[in-house]
Amino acid sequence: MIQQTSKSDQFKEQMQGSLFSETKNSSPINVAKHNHVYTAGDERETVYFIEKGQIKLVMVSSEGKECMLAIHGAGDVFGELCLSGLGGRLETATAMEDTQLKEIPCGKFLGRLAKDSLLEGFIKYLAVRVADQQQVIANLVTVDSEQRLGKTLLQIAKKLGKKDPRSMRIEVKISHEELGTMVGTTRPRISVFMQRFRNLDLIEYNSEHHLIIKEHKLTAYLASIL
Amino acid sequence: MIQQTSKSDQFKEQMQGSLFSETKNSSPINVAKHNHVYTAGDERETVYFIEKGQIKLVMVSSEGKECMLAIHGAGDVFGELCLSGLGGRLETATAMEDTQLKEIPCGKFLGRLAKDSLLEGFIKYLAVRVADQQQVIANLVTVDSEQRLGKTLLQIAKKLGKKDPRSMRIEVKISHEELGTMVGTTRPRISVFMQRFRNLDLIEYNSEHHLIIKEHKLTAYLASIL
DNA sequence: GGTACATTGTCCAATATTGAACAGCGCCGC
DNA sequence: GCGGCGCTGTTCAATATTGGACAATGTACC
Repeated sequence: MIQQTSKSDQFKEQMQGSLFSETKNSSPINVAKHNHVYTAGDERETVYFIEKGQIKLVMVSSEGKECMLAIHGAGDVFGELCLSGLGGRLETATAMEDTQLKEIPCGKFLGRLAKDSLLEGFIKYLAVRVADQQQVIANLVTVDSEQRLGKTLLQIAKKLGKKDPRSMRIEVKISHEELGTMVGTTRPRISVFMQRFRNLDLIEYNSEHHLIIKEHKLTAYLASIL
Repeated sequence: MIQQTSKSDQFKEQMQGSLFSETKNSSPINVAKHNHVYTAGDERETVYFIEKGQIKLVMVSSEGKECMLAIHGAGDVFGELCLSGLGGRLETATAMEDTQLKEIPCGKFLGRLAKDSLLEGFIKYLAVRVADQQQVIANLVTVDSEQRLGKTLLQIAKKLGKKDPRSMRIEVKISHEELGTMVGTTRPRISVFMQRFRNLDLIEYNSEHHLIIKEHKLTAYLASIL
């Protein structure tokens, strides 16, 4: 959806370096697949830095319905919403694979960014987040589920995809159920659309069962079914 | 949804003071009702500060469907997403009343915050924004339109409402059409639900045709129809 | 290798949502 | 005061979506 500029990539590297030195003396936390890092309501005000693995963030509504907000991988930071000072996690963070993390108290995190003159960079990073979410909101409101699934796949590809010739490869396994909670529709529906995308050769699975997303074709298709 | 802490109110005041001195020598911009401050795609990288009036932010999808993201009033800042450095406005900003603004180039805005030691406060402000939007996304995904309308009304009340005895008063006029674009449903649907809320005495209109939202009753009702 | 369990592909009836239509109301300008 | 216009309340048939079921396929773990 939104082009990561090389500048924001540069900030990410600087922040990684900064957090690396901040945490070099603290021991990593290991979280086994399917275990939670934190749960909605937890009060612990810390930011996490992923050294290895993947973490998904899920919000659960009062009725128990889920909504997956994001998947983060090695080098990403999450849990940074405690900086809002509102207290209490809004979402649950779960390891999708065995994952290794470093934990930084919210205050120290800010202090370190300040010391390394990264506050402005972090503001830019948050502004990008707000802009991204704004797009997600607009999509949920304005377009139908097939289109939303397509856009969600493109987003995921942009965030997590490895480059393949003329396409993007998603190495994280995301079930149709999970896609449903991102797109705002039911599993059978996702199945049908994924099948359709497959038949139209907009996506495919490679020999390792990784999802391949053909960005150009998919984008063109989405534009064609307005 | 989220309680404004007195701390974040304090930041808002500090920021207002800071921006006031930054803009005291620049002349205000007047925007007449229904006119745009900027339009999706505009490249101008400036932040706006509202001295008087109201501004709504609307995103338009490729098919022309609209999604209202926010309404801002006197003392609010908007257009701050240009800090993301992505270039080009994502949304359109329109005056809902004759409005008076001050305009600050994005770079100067950051510089001023830095000078006044408000960078950390601004990070907190953005974190709250991200958290709020996260709630909006989860609502769009997990609950049905009646519930979403209810939650949207509560959000609006929290953001724009003036205190009335045991309820909140919304002095901005928001049409059902506009509510539809926030909630993600059609106008007739909003009409039906608003009527229902009215019959159940969860909302009402006062003599000046201002919408009164009975927060407690509405919250209780929403919980009851899970 | 085999059994249990999770995921996917499909179907379908029940239900919710859309979008177009039309009537009534209130406000504005002339 | 009158006509026009935009907003609201309401209806309805057409359409999209849900959610439950079940078979087929993978996958994980003994």
